[in-house]
Amino acid sequence: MGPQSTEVETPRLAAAKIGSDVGLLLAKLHATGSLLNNKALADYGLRERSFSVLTLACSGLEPTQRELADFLSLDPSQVVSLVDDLEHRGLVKRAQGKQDRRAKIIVSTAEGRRIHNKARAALEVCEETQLASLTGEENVQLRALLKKALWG
Amino acid sequence: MGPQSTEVETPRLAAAKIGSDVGLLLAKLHATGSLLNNKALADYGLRERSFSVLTLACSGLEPTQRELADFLSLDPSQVVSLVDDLEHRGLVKRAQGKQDRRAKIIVSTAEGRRIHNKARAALEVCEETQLASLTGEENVQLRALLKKALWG
DNA sequence: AAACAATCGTTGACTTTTTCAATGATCCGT
DNA sequence: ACGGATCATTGAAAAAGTCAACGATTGTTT
Repeated sequence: MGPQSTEVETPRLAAAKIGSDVGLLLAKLHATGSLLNNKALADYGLRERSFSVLTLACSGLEPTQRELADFLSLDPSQVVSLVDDLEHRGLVKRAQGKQDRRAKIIVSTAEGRRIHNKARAALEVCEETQLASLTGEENVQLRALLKKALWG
Repeated sequence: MGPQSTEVETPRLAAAKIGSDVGLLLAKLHATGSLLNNKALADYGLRERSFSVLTLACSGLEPTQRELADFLSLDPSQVVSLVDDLEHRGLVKRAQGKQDRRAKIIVSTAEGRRIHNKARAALEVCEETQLASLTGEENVQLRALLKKALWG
């Protein structure tokens, strides 16, 4: 994403019809959000993606790497890198799949859960900041609409 | 983005708490949307970004490249590439800034507006497809919430 | 049961995108 | 007129994404 600061301005160009283009709105909100999130997560040596992987690892769902790739819209090779990093830092470990011995299940370590709790708290503050313009109800609405758009 | 198809599945992992993380929801919807949009725009030799630039160029707002970079969350050097491409294809041209002779104003050509109209129509169909799960009202709501989150 | 095709994680190569510093031209404040 | 800042541009470096191939394992077909 570009080098914009965290300032919130209402640019002249927002007046254009493209200011209602869903694709662009998603891109912009995603861009500014990623910037803030990654900044907040840096304190814990995480980024958005490694945080997502860690979250799923802590979820008790015992995801395989393939599931992580599908769910996070990543190439399997990217998941390898992310898990490698988390594993080297002792936050996560690979376990053998139960029905399928090809698959590797990603589970969190105690240290992983510790870091994850702290990072999650930081991210929540971060999201509140980003969505400060929305009321509590609108915040809930937005989540619901995004989820519905994604999986009906 | 990863190699997911356009199929809409409800993955097992969506049950996790992270399935309500705004950052992830935005990332996913943006990813799948970009895939569809770029596919639709390919018929016109455009991608999401060049389309955005072309749209602003057609808007009558006479944006400078710096404004484009800020608004689209891009590095100024990326805008140079995008404008170069559009200009070489005769869809856009650079004009000298009026108050500021350093700045270059991007304006559309007649051919640019012609292509833009066609591409815009294709994109609208595309967005309807992506947001097919939402009712018309929800669609409007989503746009409003995204805009409000971005610039209050 | 043997052969076959398909899938999982991994590696490595390759391309694209992003990031950043440096530059000439121009603007602004003093 | 001077000095510092901003604009578009270039080019290089870093990061991210894409893709094909591989061994191991699975499920399927014969």
